[in-house]
Amino acid sequence: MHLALLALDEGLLKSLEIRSRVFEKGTDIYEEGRACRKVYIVTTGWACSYKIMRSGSRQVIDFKLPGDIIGLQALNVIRSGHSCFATTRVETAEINTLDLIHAFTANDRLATSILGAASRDDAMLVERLVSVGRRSALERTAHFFLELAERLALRGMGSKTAFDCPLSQFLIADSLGLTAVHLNRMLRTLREMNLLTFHEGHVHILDQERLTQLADFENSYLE
Amino acid sequence: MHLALLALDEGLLKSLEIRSRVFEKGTDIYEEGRACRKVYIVTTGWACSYKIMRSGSRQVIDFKLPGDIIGLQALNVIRSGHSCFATTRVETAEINTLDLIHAFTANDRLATSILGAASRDDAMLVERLVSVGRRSALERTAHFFLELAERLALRGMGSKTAFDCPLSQFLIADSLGLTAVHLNRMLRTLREMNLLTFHEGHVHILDQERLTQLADFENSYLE
DNA sequence: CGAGCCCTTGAACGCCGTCAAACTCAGTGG
DNA sequence: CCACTGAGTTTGACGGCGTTCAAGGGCTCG
Repeated sequence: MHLALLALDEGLLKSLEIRSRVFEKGTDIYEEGRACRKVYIVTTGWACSYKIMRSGSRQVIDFKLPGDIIGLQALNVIRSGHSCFATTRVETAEINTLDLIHAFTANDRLATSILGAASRDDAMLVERLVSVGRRSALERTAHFFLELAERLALRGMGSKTAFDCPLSQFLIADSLGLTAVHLNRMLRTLREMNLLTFHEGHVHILDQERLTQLADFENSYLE
Repeated sequence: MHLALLALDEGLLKSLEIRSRVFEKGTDIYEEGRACRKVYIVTTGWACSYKIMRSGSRQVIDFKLPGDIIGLQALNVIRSGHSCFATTRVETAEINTLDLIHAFTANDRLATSILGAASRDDAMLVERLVSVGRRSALERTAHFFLELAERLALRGMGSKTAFDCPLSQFLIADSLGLTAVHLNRMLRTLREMNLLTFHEGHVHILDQERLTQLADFENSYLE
């Protein structure tokens, strides 16, 4: 379990210059094209990395939960290729990217831990690509909530069958390559199939087995 | 330009145990679920990492060209989440993953180089997700060939307006989240618009400017 | 010369997007 | 206390983009 990064390498990370930093709901954490010299470890709240196209449409890349690291892709890219904003109020621990890279090459456990986080980010990205490329809207929706349930359960933020999700349907739709209107229909269908409900920020998974089968979900990539 | 990894850190890499290894066309380089203790640097040929779903449909994650590293995502995942096969005959330099990680923490330049490669892989994956999630089939197709042109030009394997591409339309379609039938229609449309031709493994970009505009292509993520 | 793979094209279907309207609810200010 | 606003949700009607199914083409290879 690599999530408790702060605990895992507490002694080490203390040697880095860390300061806590809060982002209010709706504010940017970093923007596309800007230099990014900081990395943020989320302690509370949800954030969201995304990309906006010339046409104005948005693709959400990833949702960042407590324990996740924001800006890992910046370890070696001076300019970020996408943006990130605070979906809720977000509290973070801010670390200087250069400091981190430095500590990185000096310490095996830290390097392993960071590489592990990057590796899981990558696996989730691949899974999202598979979803958007080859799953139907209904399957995608099911898969999304199963993945979320798993990630939250690993953090002790709810069980695998009930958890809070402070995301608008617009945001989720932009993550799944759907329109909000169609996502709403898929949510209704899942509810009518007695598989899952999502109401007022609260998710209930009613039949995990059938849902897992529908989504072709396989959880090993999350740990 | 980080592509010439072998040249860049030649002295260093020589200290690793490297042996050349060839994969014939159509053979697997690694398979989903198998332990992967090796990393391969492509020297000639094209490979393709992909994932197969229970339903049998396939999503291509990435095409690997000469200079690319296969198995980077395995740096910290014991079991691979997807598979990779040789699209053409592929010659590689094989490196022990553990050796690489070891050298990694001991040497800044190597670490920077590898992180850079991983970072570019990640940026391409994001761009593919944006394509599949938010671009029309025609835009996706245009974007795919522009990205390929850029990558190949960086390697000196053709100009930005003409290059070889030994991929079947099935393979490309599986990379773009389309059917081969529809990709074929999009190719026809691009040809009829005098933007691009793809015939017998050879690509001609006829109007780079209009194609770039159509695809909303922006090349900085490739370096 | 047949088998297999890939490319090409047509016809019809259906999933999902677009457009539009109504509803809830929190916040704001009169 | 209530009108007003704006963001988010829900639902219906309709159209189109992309899939599915089907057939025929060229090519290489045995």
